[in-house]
Amino acid sequence: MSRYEPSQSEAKWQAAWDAAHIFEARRDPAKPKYYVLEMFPYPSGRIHMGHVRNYTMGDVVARYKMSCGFSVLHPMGWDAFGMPAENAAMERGGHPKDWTYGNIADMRGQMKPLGLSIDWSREFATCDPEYYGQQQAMFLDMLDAGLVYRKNAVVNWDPVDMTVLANEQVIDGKGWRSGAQVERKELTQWFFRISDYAGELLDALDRLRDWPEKVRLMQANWIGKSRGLQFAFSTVDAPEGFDRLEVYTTRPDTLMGASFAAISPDHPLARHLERHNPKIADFVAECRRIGTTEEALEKAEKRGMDTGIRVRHPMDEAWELPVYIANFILMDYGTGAIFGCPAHDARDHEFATKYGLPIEPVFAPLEGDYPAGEYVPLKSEAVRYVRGFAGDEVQTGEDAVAAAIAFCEANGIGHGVTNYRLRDWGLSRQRYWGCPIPVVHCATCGVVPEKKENLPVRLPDDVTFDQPGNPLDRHPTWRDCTCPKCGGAARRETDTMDTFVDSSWYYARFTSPHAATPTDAAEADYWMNVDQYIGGIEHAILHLLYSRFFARAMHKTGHLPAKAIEPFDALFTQGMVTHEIYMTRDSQGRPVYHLPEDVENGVLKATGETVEIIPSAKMSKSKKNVVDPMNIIRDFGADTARWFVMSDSPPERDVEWTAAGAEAANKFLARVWRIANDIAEGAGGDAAADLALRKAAHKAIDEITKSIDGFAFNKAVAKIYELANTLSKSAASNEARRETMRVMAQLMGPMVPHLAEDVWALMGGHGFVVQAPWPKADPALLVDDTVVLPIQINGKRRSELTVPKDMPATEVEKLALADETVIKVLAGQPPKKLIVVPGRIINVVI
RNA sequence: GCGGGCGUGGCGAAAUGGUAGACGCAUGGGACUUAAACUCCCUCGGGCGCAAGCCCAUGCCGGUUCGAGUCCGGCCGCCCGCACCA
Repeated sequence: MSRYEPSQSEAKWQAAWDAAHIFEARRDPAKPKYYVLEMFPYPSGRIHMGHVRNYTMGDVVARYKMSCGFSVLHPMGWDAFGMPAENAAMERGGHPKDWTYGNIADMRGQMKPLGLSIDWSREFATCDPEYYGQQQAMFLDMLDAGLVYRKNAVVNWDPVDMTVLANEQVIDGKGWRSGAQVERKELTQWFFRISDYAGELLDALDRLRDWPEKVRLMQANWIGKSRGLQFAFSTVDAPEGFDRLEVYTTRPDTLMGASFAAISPDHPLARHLERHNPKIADFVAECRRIGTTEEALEKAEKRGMDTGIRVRHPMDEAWELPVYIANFILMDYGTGAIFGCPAHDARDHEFATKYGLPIEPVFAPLEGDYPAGEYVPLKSEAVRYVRGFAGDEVQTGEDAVAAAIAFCEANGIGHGVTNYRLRDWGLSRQRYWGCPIPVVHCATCGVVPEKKENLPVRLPDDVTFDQPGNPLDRHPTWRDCTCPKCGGAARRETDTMDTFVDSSWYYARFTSPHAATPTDAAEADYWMNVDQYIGGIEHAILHLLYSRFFARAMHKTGHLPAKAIEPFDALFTQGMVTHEIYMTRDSQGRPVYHLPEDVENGVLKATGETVEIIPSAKMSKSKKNVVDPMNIIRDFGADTARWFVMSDSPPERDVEWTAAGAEAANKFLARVWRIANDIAEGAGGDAAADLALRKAAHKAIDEITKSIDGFAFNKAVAKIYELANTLSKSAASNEARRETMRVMAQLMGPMVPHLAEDVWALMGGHGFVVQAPWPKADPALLVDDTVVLPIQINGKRRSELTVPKDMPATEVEKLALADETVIKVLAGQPPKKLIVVPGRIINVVI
């Protein structure tokens, strides 16, 4: 008998699949289509276990659907623009392009041995001019359609990377990649009008039924819809042109509790005042140093400065409120100005306490005492209004807000406004390694779009990274060009696009990766939408929200059909691959981390020193708790790696990689191999055991099919173990065992495709197992003639009864009452109640 | 603070309201072997008992139900997301 040698057979099958072109997606009108997509990787140069898990999940789905008769599209590409390439060029020299394409070649070389059913003929990288040129064409169409515009904006400036960051890319006041403290800077930036779609992007979430509830909720919170009142205070002693101050509030019902007004340091009034008042200028400058992020503002102490200006309360001309500049007011939200009601808002309370401002309650709890500090009940909670002006005395906050808006509108005090937290998407980046924004700046014509026939605007190759900032900006010739409109001398836009733009439409490009237009209508119409999208939860907000917007923008500009405005029908977010961390300490007590391969039985292989074991965490290079998939493939084969990441943990949960688990996975595959060889050698057989084995096989078909359909791959794996155990113990005829083994090869095929092909061929299967029709469970074999019914007494299992499966309940009752244990317990008394759930259980109540 | 999720053996985990712990790992025992590796078989939540069996057990407390890991209410703990959004 030959040994299980994955290194040889895996390469052999991969070559055979390639030669037969079976994974090349074809538009086939005779078949239903299925588009399965995993979030494409950034080409860092090495694949990691997270990739293996992600792509194996997609591969399981793709191969399963292929067997089920679908025409499957399962593509792969590279999210190839971005700063790491420039950082590498800065640190090590060389060119981002060489670095990136080198990494892509390396990673492709590591992915191919996994045996994924990918249509590699569709592969592209977002840094290919053929791709980003089409992206530029769409940018021009979107510019034309009014979906892109330029404005001056206060932006997050990363002083290390010398680039602008989106608010979403600022974490803890620091750049998400560089970690540098973010500063405020004003620049002219390009923006997508995603906020125009805020309402629609929010409403459409309800229709994404096959998305995780969690992701939809996160997006809804991010979009942040609120209903409130916008109105104007008239001002007293304000500079010319500022006789009104527009404010927005979500709690107009607390208007009678107002004790001050406050404006953002970026509010036009604050900007005016800082020019004339050095103290205000100092204060505003200090506020700006905090940064633009909400989180930074949150963490800062509430501070303000009285401007000396006052506003008149809209309900009472004589009632005047002071106007402060306050560091916690965001210019981007509402009007950048508020009124403060310290009795019912924690921030306002802190502020009022600090500056000695009045705190007047507007409402009180229905029961109990008025709490110390601010009183902020849920809006859905009913309270008693003591200083209300609209609606009932006792009402919920929600009702009070609605009544207050209606009252104010009727009395000419402002109007109801729906606001969103979502802001427009700033896409300009002052970087080299990105898609150039295809416009030129002409002294006479202003901003002029490049002509489409001049696309792509290619990145120049002759650049250096010996100084920070954008090499395009200091390029001697690239930025000089002629104006497409007047033909005069002009300058190219040197900003490039946020890499989230690249990943916002790659799924659409995969439907026609070589087309001369961004998409091909017939192809997009056939393949869209993505039936199953798989990726990490870390993209729950940005990437997915941007993609949803972009699909709408592509539809508006004629690049996607209407049905594709929600591009991902189903979304699955997989968990991480984790590993224990092994640590020792150096002579100064500083932690030293060790790779799992250097540790055995809790000690360092090299020195015998005992390591401290820190519970599992996401694999990360800094903690050295990483396992290189290439080593696993070398030692055990790709099927073992694939089998391991599919077993044990539910796919949405984290899975812990253990060496023991990997070995166990490998042992099992070798065992399947042995069982198959055993059968091939003609061993065994008594036909009397055939039916039992066939029943087990068909139950497995039924359960595994359901498990794969429901993304419960760990359960499918468990069922395969069960079937293997049954098969290896079965005394059935060789023919029946051969048939069962063929079924098992098919059921295992999505997870361990190479072994499955080997077994399939060995068992006399025709063609590739991946192309064989998925087995169908015979309903007749799923039911047993007899069932074992547990007998409970008062809900506790005490005995059991074996009866024909369709025995009437009355018969079962008789048998139950004749049961020895039941007779003993009843001791001659009749039961209080006898419950028979046919085919399930019997419960005797005494 | 708000929103969401999750708490089951030594571990990863199963369980349409119906026999809690499938399946795997680890553990212990055995077979094979000169010995080991490989492989195969058995054991494997806790307690009492010679045994048949009984009791306890799904974070804690209550409730609904013939029957609750599952449903409801209240706690405790952990994880994730959002976070002065006016």
